[in-house]
Amino acid sequence: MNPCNFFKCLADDARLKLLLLISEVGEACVCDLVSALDIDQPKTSRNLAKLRESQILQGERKGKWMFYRLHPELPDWAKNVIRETADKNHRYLGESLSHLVCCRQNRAHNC
Amino acid sequence: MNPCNFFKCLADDARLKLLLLISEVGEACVCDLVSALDIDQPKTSRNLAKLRESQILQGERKGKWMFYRLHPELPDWAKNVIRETADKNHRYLGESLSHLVCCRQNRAHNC
DNA sequence: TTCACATATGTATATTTTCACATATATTAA
DNA sequence: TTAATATATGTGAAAATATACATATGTGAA
Repeated sequence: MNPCNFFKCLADDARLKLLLLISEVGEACVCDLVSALDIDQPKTSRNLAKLRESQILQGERKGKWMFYRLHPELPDWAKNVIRETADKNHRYLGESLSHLVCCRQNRAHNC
Repeated sequence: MNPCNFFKCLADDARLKLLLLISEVGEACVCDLVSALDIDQPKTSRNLAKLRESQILQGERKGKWMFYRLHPELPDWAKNVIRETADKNHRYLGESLSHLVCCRQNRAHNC
């Protein structure tokens, strides 16, 4: 994991919010993330793909849904960077974090 | 300190190395950084300016030299991100860290 | 004042990255 | 098979960013 490439992945508003949200809730599917952040689906998918190709996220299909979580082999320093940023910047995420938590609880209804 | 803007500042090879070096040694002058990283002077100066304008670094003139250090009012989470990245990625910095330490010790001779 | 060293900035070009829209693929249920 | 939902990708234009070179500014010494 080259540090500069790692930070390039974090240096975009959509990608950073996706990553911080996933870090806070453990894992999330694409449709919940689209709904929580109000970012269009192709943009969401494309940014998740970049994080996946960079080995920052791991994707797993469960039926119709793709779930994303932090890549288990991400170096500790990178995990620590993400966790520290996520924990101390809830305001940056606005309502999207509580929206995502709510969306996950009601998955049977909404998604 | 907007997290996305913060990471944009770290998402460049020259800027990231400058920042990590300064984090490791506490403070450094421009000529030592130019020498340690073998990056040309205008490029070094421009990238330090960007880090300064973003309130990540603080510059102080001492005679002919400009010394840069982490901005004292940088939020703790951002300081932690920089320290964690610097401490765990000495290999990324190559010889530049030891070169910089050496250069500082011999400042009277070299710079 | 003049010189030498250290640092900063103007500017045009080149490169990289993002965006928006259309469309393709995958999965499940009817 | 067809339809509906979820996710991914192709592509060209637009925007943002980096680069290279020249040159300007600031500082102290002679």
